[in-house]
Amino acid sequence: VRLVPIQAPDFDLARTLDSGQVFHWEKMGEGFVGMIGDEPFYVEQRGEALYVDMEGGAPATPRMARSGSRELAPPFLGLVSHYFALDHPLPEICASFPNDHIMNAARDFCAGLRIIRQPKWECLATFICSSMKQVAHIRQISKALRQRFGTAYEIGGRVLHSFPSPARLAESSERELQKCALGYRAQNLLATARRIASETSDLQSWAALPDDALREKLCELPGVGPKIANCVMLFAYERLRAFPIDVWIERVLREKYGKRRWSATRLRAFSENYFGEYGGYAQQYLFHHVRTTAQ
DNA sequence: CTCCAGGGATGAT
DNA sequence: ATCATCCATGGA
Repeated sequence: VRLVPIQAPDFDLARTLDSGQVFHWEKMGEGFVGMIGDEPFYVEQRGEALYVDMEGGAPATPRMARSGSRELAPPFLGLVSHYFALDHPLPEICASFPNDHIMNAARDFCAGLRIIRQPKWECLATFICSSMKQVAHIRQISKALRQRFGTAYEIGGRVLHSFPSPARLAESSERELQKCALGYRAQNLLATARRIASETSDLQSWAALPDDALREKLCELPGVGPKIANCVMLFAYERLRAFPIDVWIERVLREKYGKRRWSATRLRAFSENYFGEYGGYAQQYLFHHVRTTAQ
């Protein structure tokens, strides 16, 4: 095993992976193993540095063919720092938050938490499965989908699976998807996978759309409403202003920000303005804070 | 606007 | 072992 270091100031790996934005990373030894797209990685944090193992990974042949040599593989280090968004200006982002005692407490509690850049389809599909589920259960569904339909890779003696492509899920059936404990979400996931696979909808091209148009496009997909659309915008399209409102955040807005009797529409309007250009970060910090301190 | 189905894990009894 | 609780979307 050869660990390669990357500088990672203002970053907390464990906190980031446990903040309810991504669901497939698993603890291993001092670090974590997980897939970044179609590459398996081991990542470990020591102080201000990340140590990355990129030696694993069967099938090894295509990777060796691409990178040519084992000496230095900067594309893979670049992939890791891009995935973990180590280039986001975290001090500037935190300084942009509104200056109230609720936000300040969340900001202090969540030091080093970053919004990472997830692959679009993987993020969309996972959040379709997240509806009406808690984090622990979403992790299980994500793992079941990967194990049943994804491609196996090995790293550090552990077997990981890539997230199945839209085409792979599209050729599956509702009955088969049900085996991953998706319940009524199987229908939605299958229908959406088929739209993406048949290129009726093109996730990549939507990256050029402004926020409102992108949200509309996402909401046309089966199983995607405003909350899930905002999650996908935030976690896969880098729309750092997108502010997903789930039950936890709604409680924060109603109980801590005093918006007790506000309609959902008014809550949305308030949070989009009040939390500013990095509202998505503010939301993630409020969410992680309330979720891990609420008994 | 309100009401409600939906399903499996998780925590309480 | 049972029971209540958690939850986003979409349709009535």
